[in-house]
Amino acid sequence: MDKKTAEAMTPCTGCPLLNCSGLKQMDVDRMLEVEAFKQGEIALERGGQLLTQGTRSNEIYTVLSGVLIRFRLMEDGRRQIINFLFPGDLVGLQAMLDEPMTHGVEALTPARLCIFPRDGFIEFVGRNPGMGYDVIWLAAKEESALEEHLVALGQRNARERIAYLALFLVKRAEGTCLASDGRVEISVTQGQVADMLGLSLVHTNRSMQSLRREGLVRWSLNAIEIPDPEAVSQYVRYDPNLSGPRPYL
Amino acid sequence: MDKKTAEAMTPCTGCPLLNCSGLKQMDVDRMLEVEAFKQGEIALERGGQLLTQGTRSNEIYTVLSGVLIRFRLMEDGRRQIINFLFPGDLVGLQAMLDEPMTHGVEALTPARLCIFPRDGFIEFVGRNPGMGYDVIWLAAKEESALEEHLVALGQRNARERIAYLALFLVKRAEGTCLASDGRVEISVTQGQVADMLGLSLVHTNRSMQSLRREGLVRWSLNAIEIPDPEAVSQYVRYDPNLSGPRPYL
DNA sequence: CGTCACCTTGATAGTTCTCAAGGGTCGTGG
DNA sequence: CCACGACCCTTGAGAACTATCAAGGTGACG
Repeated sequence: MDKKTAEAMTPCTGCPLLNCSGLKQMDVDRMLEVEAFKQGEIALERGGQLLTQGTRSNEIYTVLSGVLIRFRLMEDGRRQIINFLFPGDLVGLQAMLDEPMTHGVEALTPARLCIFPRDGFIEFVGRNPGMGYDVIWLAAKEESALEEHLVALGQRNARERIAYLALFLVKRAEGTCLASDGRVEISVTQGQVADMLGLSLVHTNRSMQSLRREGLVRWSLNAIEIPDPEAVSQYVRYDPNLSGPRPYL
Repeated sequence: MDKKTAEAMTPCTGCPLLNCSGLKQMDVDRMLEVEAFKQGEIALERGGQLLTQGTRSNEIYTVLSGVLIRFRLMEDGRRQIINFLFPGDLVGLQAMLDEPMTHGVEALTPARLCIFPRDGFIEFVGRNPGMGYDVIWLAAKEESALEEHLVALGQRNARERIAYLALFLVKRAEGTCLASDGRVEISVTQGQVADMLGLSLVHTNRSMQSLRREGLVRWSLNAIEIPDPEAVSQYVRYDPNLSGPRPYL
């Protein structure tokens, strides 16, 4: 079964991201510039692989819809999920380096991405100072997210990590119009949570139950629900700073 | 006592980084361009703070000499060290965002940095396509390093984390001509190691002793020594991929 | 000599992992 | 329609790892 299909291109002027209030407004000039550089689109279904660790890629992507994960595998099979990718996110700055990718990318939900060629990307970005700023913005924010995750793994216990991740995902989803009222509908497996937070599956399960009993976080296979985000924010001592609207290419 | 002093500027043509084989060669044109944009220099002594979490910064830096750490504090005093900064590293891409810094930066050894103004930085980089590539290179590599750290915190036990960190630091130092023969002379406190690896001080101490007894890693207050890097690399299942020479600004 | 910053050790408690087993749902093929 | 496999969640119990508390020990330095 094919989990990765090339698709017809939708014009940037009809970009689904335009309607999301969490994303930065884009003027028409820039849309045309982006559209001219855009190479195509790709559609993935749940579980489909976009990038494979260890291979090179000649493409850079922007997420049009769906949620994906970026992860790293170790030889012995363990895996560490590095981060989640939401609509508007830039995938594969790594690819610019022309070295084997140090991580893989896989779709968590059906997803659709916009393809840019690696060659000429720098010049493309350089043509427009706003775009250079946006790329740096995205890179800096990505780094900042990894910092948060590092703090979570380094300083928090199991329950706090899970609550942190739930809050992170819900807020991130709200910022990209995938969530409202503290609820996102994505199916994240307990195994995936464990792989992200450095916990065993069993312990993840028990900690989640405990959070559920207390009504802090309700995490099912279909959705994540946080009745009182403020309470969770205090509990994990994490302020999901959404800052301004996110730019995208 | 002042731990942060402005200093006279050394010309880029006499840049100490030019002599290090681990760093990319730079042509004179570009050196002149950089020198024209450079705003000054700053010298820090051990323990000096370059950036303070929660404040804004109008400057971006390149490390000329010394080693620094980037860390994040929590309200309750815990801290997570995010990464180490070596000569040639770019500090403060975050600062481009004009938001409060999410981390602080502190010198681990006496250090010297080159100052660039935030305003006009994008245009400065855009003037030269090679420079745009280099900034992306550095950002991508920084991200890649954080990924490695995440893997360490998420998937490895105490001994492995410490061995990993030692190897990471030695290789990184070798790449910037601060180390040779698997030995770097930097003083990293056991408390700092604990803060980086998410371990308690006591457990860090015991694990280090265990590694020392087995001759894998000898980590004292003055230096880190790895008699057989290959063995450690296998032990922690981490390949310190130095890739090509690092660019810098 | 006293202080400070760092490393070391012992004992105990708490967290998290591993192993082992069972149960639920869903789609597929006989 | 039912059996089966695939995938996911759940529970119990013991072992392993790591944190915490409490005390000492060392060397540098004023």
